[in-house]
Amino acid sequence: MKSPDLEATSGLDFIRTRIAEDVKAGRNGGRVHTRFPPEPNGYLHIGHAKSICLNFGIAKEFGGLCNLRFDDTNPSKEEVEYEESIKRDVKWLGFDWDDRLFYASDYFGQLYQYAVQLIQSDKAYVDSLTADQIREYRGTLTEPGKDSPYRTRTIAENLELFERMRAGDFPEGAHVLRARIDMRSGNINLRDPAIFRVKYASHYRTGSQWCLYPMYDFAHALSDAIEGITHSLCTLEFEDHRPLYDWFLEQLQLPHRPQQIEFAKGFISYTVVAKRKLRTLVFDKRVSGWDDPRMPTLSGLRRRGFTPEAIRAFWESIGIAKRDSTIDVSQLEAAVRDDLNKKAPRAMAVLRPLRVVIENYPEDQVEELDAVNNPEDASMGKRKVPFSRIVYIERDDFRENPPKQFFRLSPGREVRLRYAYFITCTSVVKDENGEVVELRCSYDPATRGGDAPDGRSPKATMHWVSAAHAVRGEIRLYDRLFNDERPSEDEEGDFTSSLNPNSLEVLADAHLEPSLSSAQPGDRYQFERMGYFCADLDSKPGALVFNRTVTLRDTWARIEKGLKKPR
RNA sequence: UGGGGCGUGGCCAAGUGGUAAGGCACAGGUCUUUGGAUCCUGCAUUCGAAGGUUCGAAUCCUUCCGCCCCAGCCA
Repeated sequence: MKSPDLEATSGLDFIRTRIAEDVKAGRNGGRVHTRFPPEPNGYLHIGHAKSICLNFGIAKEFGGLCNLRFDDTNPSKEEVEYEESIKRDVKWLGFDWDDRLFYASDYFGQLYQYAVQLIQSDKAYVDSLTADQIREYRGTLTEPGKDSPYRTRTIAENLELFERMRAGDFPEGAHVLRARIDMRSGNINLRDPAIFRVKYASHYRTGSQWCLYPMYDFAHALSDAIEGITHSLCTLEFEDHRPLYDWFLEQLQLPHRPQQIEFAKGFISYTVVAKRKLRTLVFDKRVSGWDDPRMPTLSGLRRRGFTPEAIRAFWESIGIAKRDSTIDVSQLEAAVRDDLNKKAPRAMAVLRPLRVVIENYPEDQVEELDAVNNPEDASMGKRKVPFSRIVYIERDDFRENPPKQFFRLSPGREVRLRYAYFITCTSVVKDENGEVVELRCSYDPATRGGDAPDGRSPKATMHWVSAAHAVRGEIRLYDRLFNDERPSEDEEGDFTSSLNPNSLEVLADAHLEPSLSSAQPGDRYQFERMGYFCADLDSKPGALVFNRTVTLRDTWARIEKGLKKPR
């Protein structure tokens, strides 16, 4: 845990700098109290992780607290399923709200009373214009609005109507409670914003107890005040709501004054994160669900094999600022690789098998060879890998007519099978279509373990798996969900046109080293030379399924695609 | 044509009057039983543009240009 030097604020982002200054000045009694306030109407995604890391991270760094508060003020959109997924994801990310789990709906009674106070001080009124009329009266971006004819109702009249709104005397839309601020304000949020509306939808927590629900601006500012929040961090689009946030706190003369500070969201290239778009992908079955490993949701990333540490490190490397940004996915990928390189045990898995018969290797012999579990971490130990006369290698590791820069196996060439022997390809077996179906090779018994007594060293070292010992498994290869760096919408508002049709490739018959047979869902490995993989939720003993989290950096692939010039 | 923000290398991002941190990406090299990892080196004479102030400006002033957000009884 970092503990920012409260004297020197240089190097801190602008929010931490301000908080450090507040602490130093003794504001809020030196307390730091933040909150993460999701609406339970969808799954958390990588962008939410930024806010979670910020809010919980700051609390931790400053010795403060961070609440988890559900902003459940719109019963028609919210569900328990979402609440549960959100709690699961926040915990998985590594944060804890202890006993500070709150709901805006817990405050409905208080919020109602605060609204009554506003009416009593003549700062709010019941409007009986229709929604359409209210929109007309609001004016436009460049033209001021005009006062509603109901704006001058008496306090007594407003009090009575508001009470009846709560009692269920009116249908939805008949009346709405509005703050009396300024219909001519340049800031549209200040043109008498609605603060309570009638809704007969059943709320997932309060049921039919209420038919009156507070609007976000009112509920949020007051919830912050009620909970003693000191710094209310939110994204840039709420910047011009801040005067309203402050207005509510000012008018109600609350003893505690939280301050709202805004920061920029962080978008990731080649994906979408807008709630509406994520819902479309799920409900239109463009993906298998909220936790489809291609989704940028935290549950998707988790299933894909990302670690919470990697996600936290990612956001930490990005920082906090007020500039709109689209971060290159490669930076997210770099963060997982960096974390998994240190943690993931290595294993050998042949994704696209090509049979190799080692002709001079004794027919019935099996050797148990030593393999290192993680060259980055000797404490992870070693394991035995069986070797025999027939092995499988990766199809891509053989070329009958190798291009100049290809230095893997080809006719007449010697390569090293990792931890095993040097083999040389002596002939190629093809089927009637001329396709290579098998390689015949010879091996050098003196190279057992992978070292030659004469010191020679092949240019390529390849992974392999013994045919007789291999376990079969399904491997799911994922690629970016969209082909566009910033998936855009066409005229019809359809953002799915740039969906990558090849974002999922299933390899049904991968051959895995036997130690993998005990893999449990969630276990992560590096399949040597292929990437990082994670046993899927669907994986079972005897029916293994692995998701590719991310490939390894692959210089050869880049040369082959012409992205990099060969050395 | 209203209000609120933002413009520093391909992508992020420090810097807030003293002569452009860092990460990702990229390039080259080292090392290597993963074409992985590691390690080293390189990568903005310039900070949206133009003027101005100053011994000195990314930082101060002026004007201009560009991008984002706001007209839910959504959050």
